[in-house]
Amino acid sequence: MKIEEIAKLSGFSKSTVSRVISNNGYVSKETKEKILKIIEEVNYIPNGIARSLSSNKSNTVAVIIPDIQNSYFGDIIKGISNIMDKNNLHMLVYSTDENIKKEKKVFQNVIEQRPSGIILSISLQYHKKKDIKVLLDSGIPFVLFDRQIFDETFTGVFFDDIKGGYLATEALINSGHENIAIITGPFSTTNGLNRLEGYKKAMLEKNKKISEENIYEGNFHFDSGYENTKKILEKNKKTTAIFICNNEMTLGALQAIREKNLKIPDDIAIVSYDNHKYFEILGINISAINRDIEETGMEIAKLLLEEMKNSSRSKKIVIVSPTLILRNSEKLVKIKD
Amino acid sequence: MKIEEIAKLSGFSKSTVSRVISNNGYVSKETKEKILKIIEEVNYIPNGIARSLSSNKSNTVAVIIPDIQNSYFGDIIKGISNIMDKNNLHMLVYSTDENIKKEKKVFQNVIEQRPSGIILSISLQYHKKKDIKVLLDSGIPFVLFDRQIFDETFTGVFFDDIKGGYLATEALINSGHENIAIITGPFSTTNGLNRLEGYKKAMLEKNKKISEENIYEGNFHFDSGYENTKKILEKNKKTTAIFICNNEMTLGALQAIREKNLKIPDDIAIVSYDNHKYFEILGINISAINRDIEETGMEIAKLLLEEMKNSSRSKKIVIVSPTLILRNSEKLVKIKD
DNA sequence: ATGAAAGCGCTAACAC
DNA sequence: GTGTTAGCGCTTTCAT
Repeated sequence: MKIEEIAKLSGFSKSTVSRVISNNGYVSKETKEKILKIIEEVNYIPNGIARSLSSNKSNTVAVIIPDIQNSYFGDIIKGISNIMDKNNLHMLVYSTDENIKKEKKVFQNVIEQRPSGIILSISLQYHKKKDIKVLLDSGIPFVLFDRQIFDETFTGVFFDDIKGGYLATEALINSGHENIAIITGPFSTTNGLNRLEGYKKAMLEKNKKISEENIYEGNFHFDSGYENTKKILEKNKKTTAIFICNNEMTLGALQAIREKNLKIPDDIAIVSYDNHKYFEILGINISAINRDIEETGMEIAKLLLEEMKNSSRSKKIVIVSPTLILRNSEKLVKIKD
Repeated sequence: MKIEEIAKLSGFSKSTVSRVISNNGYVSKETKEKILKIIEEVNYIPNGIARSLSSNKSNTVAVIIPDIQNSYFGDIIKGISNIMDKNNLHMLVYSTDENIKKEKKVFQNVIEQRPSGIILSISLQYHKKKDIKVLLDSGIPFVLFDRQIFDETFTGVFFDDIKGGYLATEALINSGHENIAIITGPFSTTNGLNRLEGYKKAMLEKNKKISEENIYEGNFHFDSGYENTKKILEKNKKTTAIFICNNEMTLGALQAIREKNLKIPDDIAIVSYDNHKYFEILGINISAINRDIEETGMEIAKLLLEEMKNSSRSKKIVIVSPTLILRNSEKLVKIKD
């Protein structure tokens, strides 16, 4: 079934039918109704591919994320999807699996589809401008989120990770901790570095000693939270608190702590970056830096829509400020000697 | 940049360049290399939309799910994405938000995009064949998953929910429980009905009395697990165990149980449908019916690829058998009088 | 092994 | 208001 048949059936030309379908251009009310009725009757559904090619608008948005399975990105996608739906945009989803090589191939695939816009959260490896050259060259509007590129600033939505790191550390300091360990994110990411910077800033401001051996570089994955926490608990006897820089690693830390039969905060205090809805539901009291993720997804989508409207690369940055939720896991209960 | 420019630069015709890009048809080795080199040099990326229109193959697969945010569907998508990647297929993702009205609109949008295949998990409302008529009429190969249509069988991957319901109930009976409540899924779904059927089957076989007041119709959402559990704990004093028919409702149940300061299994035994990775990690011991979800996602994708290859509607059904993981939450500790 | 030409299903000037 | 016509950027016969 194509537009030509509708034209024949209705007695009008292809263009008139096209105008009805696209709902633009001059068509008399009666004509419109007549054509609409026929479309309804024969269950005609226009070919979006042909429309895209002809109009040079794909009405499609590509979302590129590092890991579909991660509930954080699930929530982001939910927010994006919500806005895209309302704007009749289709959503292509790609996962790079935190792999910069796969990411490169994904970029190529994405451009082939000629989406009207691109949303991208880069993989955890160190990224410079040249790593997204294909996207830049394509001229397609895009917005970054969460993770930043080192040598240039692009339109995007990011979190104030320095503030988050600061708040978490400050909470521990205010509870009386002196010897605070941190399990960071990878130093190849702005997020990893900024949260650490927040930690250092808080320690300095409050006149606490920053000791290199209290800094453990993690990689944002479960195992790294588990292993580093074990190390801390075994080697660093004076440590009374740990600031863990994301939720996956916190889950790993919880496992390590449980295996050692330690209690939070009695034996070890912690603050986590990123709240997890299950913490609350399951009655696990972990103080955490909190971000409204679905809402952020909506922000990201809106920013992209703006870029698409102006077909620009505005380099506009939206910074989302995290907050701290206290649930007593940060308390200092006994001082180790 | 289009194919014509590559043709000019290389001195060959559009057709030859096209053959190189599609890697099909006769092209001499030297010609191919020459053209490939030029494509590389000028960073030419073919227009997938034009290719789709011309070749009548979109290389795109649409995945329609009820709720993107639900980690169950996140895991499924991960599995699907894995297989689609390997087959160079793009993935369009649509969420119907468990809303049959939105679902209808989504179907329309999906067909417009002329995907090469469709993967669909219907929303929780009662579905008959007519509700997916648009898809059927389109002629596009599709596979259903998890949730079935009442009046006809279509190609798909489903779980043996009767067996799952049976295993869960049997575990409780074997632990010595007599008075077992069940919080079911909605009766508008095969899943809800089948899990209940499994429950009844186990009760009958083991000569336990099935009492209507032990059957609570839930809706698979958190609140319904919470509310129904509260009801059970308050009204049904003789109940020593609850079989909760999905993981979201189990989270709700856990909250209700915690609010009443009851212990599992000391005060109330439970078995949950669907394991949750966080149960284990967070040290929450809940016996549960387990399914390998990401693996299932891969099965689904493979089944669709088969359908696409044969461009058929085979009505082939794959049934995935769930298993039971026991973690002591099913134990009978004290008998109520 | 390569090229010429028609056409995929639609949109968008432009003409009337 | 409506129709005519020329593409959109490719693929795919059919020649040669």
